[in-house]
Amino acid sequence: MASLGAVRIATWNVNSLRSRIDRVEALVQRHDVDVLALQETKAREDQLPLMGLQALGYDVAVAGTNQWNGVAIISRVGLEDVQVGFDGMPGYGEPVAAESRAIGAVCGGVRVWSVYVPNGRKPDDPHYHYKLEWLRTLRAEAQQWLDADAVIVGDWNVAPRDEDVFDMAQFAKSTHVTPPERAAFQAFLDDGWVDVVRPHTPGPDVYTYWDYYRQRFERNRGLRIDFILGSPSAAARVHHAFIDIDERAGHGASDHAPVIADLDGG
DNA sequence: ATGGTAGAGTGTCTA
Repeated sequence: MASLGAVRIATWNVNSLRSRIDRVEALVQRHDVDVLALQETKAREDQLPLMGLQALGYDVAVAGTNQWNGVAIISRVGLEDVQVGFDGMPGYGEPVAAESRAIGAVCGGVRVWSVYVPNGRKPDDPHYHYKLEWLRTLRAEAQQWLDADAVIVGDWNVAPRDEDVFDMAQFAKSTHVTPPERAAFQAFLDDGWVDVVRPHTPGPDVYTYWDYYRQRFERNRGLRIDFILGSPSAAARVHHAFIDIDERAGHGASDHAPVIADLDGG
């Protein structure tokens, strides 16, 4: 029986779970996180150091792990009906089709999908077209969850608005901001998915990712590309959300910050 | 246009 207790859900592109397992364990304790979706775990399942998280009371599900990406869900409020999606797309051979994954599970009565949307590389690259098709496929799959308490969280590799980019001129010939990518993201909103974090973290100059180069974080030159989208019923339960900017500071940080949303009891 | 940093693993590839 799915409960409707309050749930704190976090998503974080951790950029290697092995190199930052101590930070992950600290994060879930510091913020009392119930469900943590991870992206870019960058390791095979048998390489992941999960004992510490299990000792803290978390169940773990991982998928699609290779040296470049991989996703996971860590939950202490149940981990049921685990499903893996997008482990190979028609028309795209390896390694392109192995690039990205999604993993979903029911945690505390909420269907949670951890997604790593393909990067796309360059607008004229096959990976870019793969990214758009991947988003189309995810959207079609996601529509069946709209009537439930559901969230799609992760690294979307799309900056939906100009204010989500520190300098649009620098992205004139780049992915993440092209009209087709933004339309693909907007299509989720048109379907009824709600960005539950932006109202609590209004821009401009509010980001979730800062490149390691050129002291981008220190100068707050970043992108907002990590999102928590909620179905209408899940979004109605969100009363608080924030970006853990401090996690991005200092030596040994991921290039992304964790994004966290609180759902009250239904 | 290029390069800058970081993580995977030894060759570069990826972001």
